[in-house]
Amino acid sequence: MATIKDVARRAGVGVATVSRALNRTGYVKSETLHKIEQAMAELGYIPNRQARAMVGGSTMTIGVLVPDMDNSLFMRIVQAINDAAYRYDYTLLVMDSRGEAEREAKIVRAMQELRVDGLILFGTPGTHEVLNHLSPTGPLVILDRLIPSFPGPQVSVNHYEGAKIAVNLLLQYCHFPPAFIAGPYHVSSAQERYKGYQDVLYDHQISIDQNRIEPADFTYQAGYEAMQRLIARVSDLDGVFAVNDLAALGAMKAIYEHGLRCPDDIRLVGFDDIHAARYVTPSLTTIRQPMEAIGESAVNIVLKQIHGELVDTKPIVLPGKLIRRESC
Amino acid sequence: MATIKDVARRAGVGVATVSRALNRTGYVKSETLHKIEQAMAELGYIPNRQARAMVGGSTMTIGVLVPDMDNSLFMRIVQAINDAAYRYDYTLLVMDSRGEAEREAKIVRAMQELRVDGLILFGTPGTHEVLNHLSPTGPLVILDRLIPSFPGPQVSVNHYEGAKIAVNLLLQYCHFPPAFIAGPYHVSSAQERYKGYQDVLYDHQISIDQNRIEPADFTYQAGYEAMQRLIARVSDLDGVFAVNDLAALGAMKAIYEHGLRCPDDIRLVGFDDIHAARYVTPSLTTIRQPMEAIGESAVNIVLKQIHGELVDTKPIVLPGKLIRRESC
DNA sequence: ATGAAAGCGCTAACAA
DNA sequence: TTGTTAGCGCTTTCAT
Repeated sequence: MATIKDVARRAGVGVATVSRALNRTGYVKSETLHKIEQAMAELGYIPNRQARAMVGGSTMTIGVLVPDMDNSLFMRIVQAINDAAYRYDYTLLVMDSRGEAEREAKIVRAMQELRVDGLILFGTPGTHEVLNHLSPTGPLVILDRLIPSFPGPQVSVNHYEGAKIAVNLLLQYCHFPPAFIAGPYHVSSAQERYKGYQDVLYDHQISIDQNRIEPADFTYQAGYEAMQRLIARVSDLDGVFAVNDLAALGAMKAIYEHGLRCPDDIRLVGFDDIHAARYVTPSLTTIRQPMEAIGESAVNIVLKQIHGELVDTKPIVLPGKLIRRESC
Repeated sequence: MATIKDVARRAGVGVATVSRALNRTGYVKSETLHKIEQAMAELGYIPNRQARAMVGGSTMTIGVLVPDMDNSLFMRIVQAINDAAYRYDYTLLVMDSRGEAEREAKIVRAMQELRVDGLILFGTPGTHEVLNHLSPTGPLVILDRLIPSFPGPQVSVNHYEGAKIAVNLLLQYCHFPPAFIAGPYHVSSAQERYKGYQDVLYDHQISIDQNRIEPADFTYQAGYEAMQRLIARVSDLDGVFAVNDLAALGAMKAIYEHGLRCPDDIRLVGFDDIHAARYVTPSLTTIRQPMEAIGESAVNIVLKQIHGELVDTKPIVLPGKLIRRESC
């Protein structure tokens, strides 16, 4: 692989001149520039970003750590991050921890070894631990699921208010108190949505009925099973708020398998607005996360940090938006 | 940020000893080792992978270029790649070209600048161009959509045979010749699936009716619109093979909007087996791509190349598997 | 407008 | 068992 030396020799100039030509810094006679460019082309020269970074420059990379690359919600945010980063000539390095804390730690370490200029992390239950090992808090922002104990910048949708919108909508059409398919209690976003559910009922002077709350996680399968239990247990059920779309889709499946119809028999609202919400029949009413805005802000924040500016450590909480479809 | 020199000074040893301790190469007295480890911990030392790579080592990274990170099929393959790479201590750098040829080129360039040890590319119509600019064919493998002109290793599902399985299944239950919702003609995988469709009809002495072939692309929306046109135009329609699951789901939506039912009125088969295929009602019968196997082989091949072994340049074509669900 | 040389953090001889 | 030193590819003074 050709080096800057090779180019210099071939162009008959010194390495410093090639460097200047490469970075368009300092004076280079246009004739010389031409020779250098030709030499580079002939040699198929590709500068070594690692060597450049070593001299004091940056790597022009931002690392993104996702707990599950096969999650449309996450990846759409990552795409927004990608587009924003691309505009600033940053290269995004995306990695998947598979939700495993150990792997998350390893990846963060790898990112540091690679000397990424900034880091964007999707919060997971294990993230808290990992962050404690991140000695020097370089540019870093946490996304989506907030880590209450983290003192740095964070960005997410307003899970709480979004949930309230969803439950209020159900209340508008249902004759009985809506049920809730809950997420894992230790994940902040699931907690917030649960709190929204509770508070709306409280506002409407409806007492919380534990029978109408069924634990699940963020998966299709769990939503499916939760709904089965709900149907078996609660007779007067005509509205369900699911902690996210995936669980809602599972619930929908269960509803149909029981010979019930949606929204006629049971109204259903999800959260996130993943693509599949639009695909299914009936299409799913849901609270849309502002994925573009989340990604955009994340990049703006890390870039600010990279440039040495101070950033707000108060979490940025963006509003979710009701997407009205057929299921409610 | 602490360097190896800092560690050496703090531990009261030379840099070489620290290096040896770090890489567990050569002898280091366990007492010295201990001092060094302590110094590293105190300093929060993180080795600079770029500097290491410069000396002659590798970066222990593999780049993965995806045309769309919000495509479950791709990302599940990437996860398989990730898991395999992880086992070998390689870090995966995933990037998204958004299907734009220009961006694809830029990303490949960035990967080269970053000196990834190997590159895994999902083929797109523009990939051919990009590959011509890849001067030294370092470790590289093309996935999923084969590029006929590419002389290196490639891995994909057997689009052709998979399509045949799908159409044969339809033929078994339909009274009329099945229709085909086609993909973009310039994408090899779409072509192959089309060929499979044609050949099965040919084998059954059914003449190809252009009215029953409706162009679309790999998207939900296109499948939806194609199905609408099909329903409007073809009266005796009771079976449809869609080029992929997304298009099939769009088609399903159109079927229901026309008051028809699936599979009762129209039987439907897709291709890929994305998650949503299981979520929808009725669930979608489809041909499953062996995503794990594809990812696994891709990694095996680049690793072989990285280790200097010769690899087969004949494309590896893995069989797809019929997943029987409700839609047919 | 250009070249020589120092040095970025690290590894790998080579000595000791 | 350990330290010294020469680079790896590049940018950046400092001369010229």
